[in-house]
Formats: sequence, C-alpha cells, structure tokens
Amino acid sequence: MGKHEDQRAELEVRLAAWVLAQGLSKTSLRQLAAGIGTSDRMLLYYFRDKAELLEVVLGRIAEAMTLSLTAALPLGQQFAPAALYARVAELAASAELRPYMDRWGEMAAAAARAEQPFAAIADAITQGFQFWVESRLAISDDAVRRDMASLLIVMIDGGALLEPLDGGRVSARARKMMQALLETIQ
Amino acid sequence: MGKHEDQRAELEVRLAAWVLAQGLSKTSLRQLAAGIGTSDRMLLYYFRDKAELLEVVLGRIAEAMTLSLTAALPLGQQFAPAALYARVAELAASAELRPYMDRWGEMAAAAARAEQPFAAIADAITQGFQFWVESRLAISDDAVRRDMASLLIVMIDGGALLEPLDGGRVSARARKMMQALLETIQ
DNA sequence: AACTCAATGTAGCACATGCTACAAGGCGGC
DNA sequence: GCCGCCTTGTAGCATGTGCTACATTGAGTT
Repeated sequence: MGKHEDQRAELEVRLAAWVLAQGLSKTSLRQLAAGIGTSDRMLLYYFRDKAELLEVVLGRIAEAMTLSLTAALPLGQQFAPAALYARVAELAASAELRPYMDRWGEMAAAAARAEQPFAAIADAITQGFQFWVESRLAISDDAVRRDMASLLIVMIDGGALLEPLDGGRVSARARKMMQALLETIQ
Repeated sequence: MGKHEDQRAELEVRLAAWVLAQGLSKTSLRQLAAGIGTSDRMLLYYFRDKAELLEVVLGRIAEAMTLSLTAALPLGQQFAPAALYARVAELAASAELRPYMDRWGEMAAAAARAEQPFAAIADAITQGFQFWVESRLAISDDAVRRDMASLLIVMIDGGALLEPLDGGRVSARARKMMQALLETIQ
C-alpha cells in the first residue's frame, strides 16, 4: 500500500480531531497546520487545495457523527415521537455528541451563507439525519413518519442554533413545550 | 442640528439597505464602501471602527424588522398557537420579510460562532421576538404562554435555518407537521 | 557509492483586510 | 481676501490569507 495514502489518511484523522475540538472559525491553512503540528506547505502537498481538505475533513466528521448517533441508539428499536425526541434531545446535549452538534450548527450556518464547500456537506448530513430519525420512529404511515421526522429535526437543530442566545432560555422553554405537545398525541 | 450627524445618519440608512439586500458575507469596509458609493476612509471617519459600524447598522436592520412585523400584525389581536404559527410562517416567507429572516439567520449563525458584535445583537433580537410572539398568543397561563412562544420561535428560526438545505423539503415537511400538531390542541 | 525521486523546509508572491498618516480641497467666519 | 477647520482623497502599513517556486534532505534502488 502507498505510504503517501497512509500519510494523508493520518493527516485527515488529526485534522478531523482538531476541527471537531476547535470549530470552524479557525480553519486557515496556517492555523490548521499549527494545530496538528505540521506546516501549511505539507497540507497543500497532500491536498489539492483548501476546499478539498475541508471537504474531506468535514466528511470524516460527519461520518463519525453518524457512527456516534447510531452507536448511542442502534437501529431496530422504534419509538413514539415524544420518546424519540426526548432521547435525541438528551443525546444532542451529551458530552460525546455536543461537539458534533456544535460543528453541525456552524456548518448549517455557513451553508446558509452559501459558503463552499459547506453547502453540499450540510445537505448530505441533513438527509442522513432525516433518514436516521425516520427509521427510528414508530409510525406506520410513511408520509406522516417523514413529516414527523422533519419536525423533530427542525426542533433539534433550531434548538441547537438558539442555544447560545438569551442564555439558552428560549431553547429550554421550547424543548419543554415540545415535549408536552408530543405527549398529548401518544 | 449638526451636519455631521446628518451625514452619518445618511450613511447608516444606505448601509442598512445595502446589507439587508446583500447579506452579511460581504461586509469588509472596502466592499461596504463600494456598495454605497463612498470610500472606506469615509466609513472610518463617521464610525469609530468596523465593530461600531456593524453594531449600528445591524441595530437599524433589527429595528426595521420589528417595525415590519408589527405593521403586518399589529398588537391587540391575539391568536391561538396554530393560527399565530400559520400567520408568522406565512409572514416569514413573504417577499417583504424574507430578507430580514435571511439576515436574522445569518446573525444567529454568526452569534453561534461567537463572532462579535453579532452575539449581543442576536440576543436582543431573540428577546424582542419572544416578546412579540408572546404578546400575540391567546393563552391565559403566563408560563405556558412563554413556553409556547419559545416553541414557535424555535420552529420559525429552525425552519429558516434549514430552508436552504435539501431544497427546503425538510423545512416544508416540518412546517406541515407542526401545523397539524398545533391544531390538535385548539 | 551513486543516483532518483518523493517528502519537507524556506521564502515569498499577490491579494484582502482593518486602520492610519498626511495632505489637499472647500466652505465657513473675519 | 485670507485664515482655519471640517471633510475627503491618496497612499500606505501591518497582518493574515491561499498558494507557489525553489532548494534541500533522505530513504530506497541499482
């Protein structure tokens, strides 16, 4: 196997860990290089350009997020909307998944500004998330299950987005109300 | 009255219009100056620094948004959650309010990245929005009215955030489901 | 040992950014 | 008419950015 590919994969892993921990705000080539202990020159040796680097690294992070989610709540079991919402809201706030949710929020935001290459990746994650929720909802009607999954996603993501605002109060109140609302339709 | 203040106010108006139309992604001093037909030098003559400029301009935009919202749905009338949600969702998608919602999404996103001075302004808007919704909800219990208002806000903002993703499908499905859900508790 | 070529370092370019120093214009009061 | 000062233009600095040219190293092959 090629040593080149190994080296590049190694860089990808370290970059993904660094970006996951540090966020998307400090992603200049020099900052990334300093963060993982190499040089910007090296990054551009192993990646065509910054766009390709980010695409690959964010892809890895997205993949890891999906793995984490699935590990925490394996496929097979199905839940009523209220129960699944509670589980996912709790998960999203957990120490393990919080960094992923934060990055996800940043990416969705960047996508809203039409920054590349965030839009494409955010799109893929959204669809993956939709599928993940959908396949864990105990709702027989296909269309309703789809719609309910989307509702949960908007609530989770919207909550995550507004979390840093107003000290998290709006977010907390909405979660509580949503929970109550979902329980009325058991 | 001082001519200086007039000049500055004039700049503020033009800057606000420009930023409202163009978004927050092109807000370097040179870009702003070119956009409204002046020089970066002038901007820094009338504003202490870029932070103050953005603060004032975004404040103006936020103010205009509140005015627009209130004009569209004056205080006095109160609505059941489902009705208010429908009205606001429709409003948020209208040609008049859409630019404001887009800017608001960008600001919330920027605030999530802890970029200054967005955080403080986004905070103020959130609270203003909470008050706006709360005072139009026909719910007698104070705590419940607060929580329901927050829920609607998270749904509206979350929907706006996810609107550009997956062709707006997730957003649309969530809106539909939420509507149905709210109607069950008339 | 000599050679080759991938891997890495050093230096720098061209550009954008926020901001500033300095000077020139122009409009007021005397 | 002349002076003074508010306003505006020109030029530039320091820094950060993505990216590149060139030189050097060093390990593997013959």
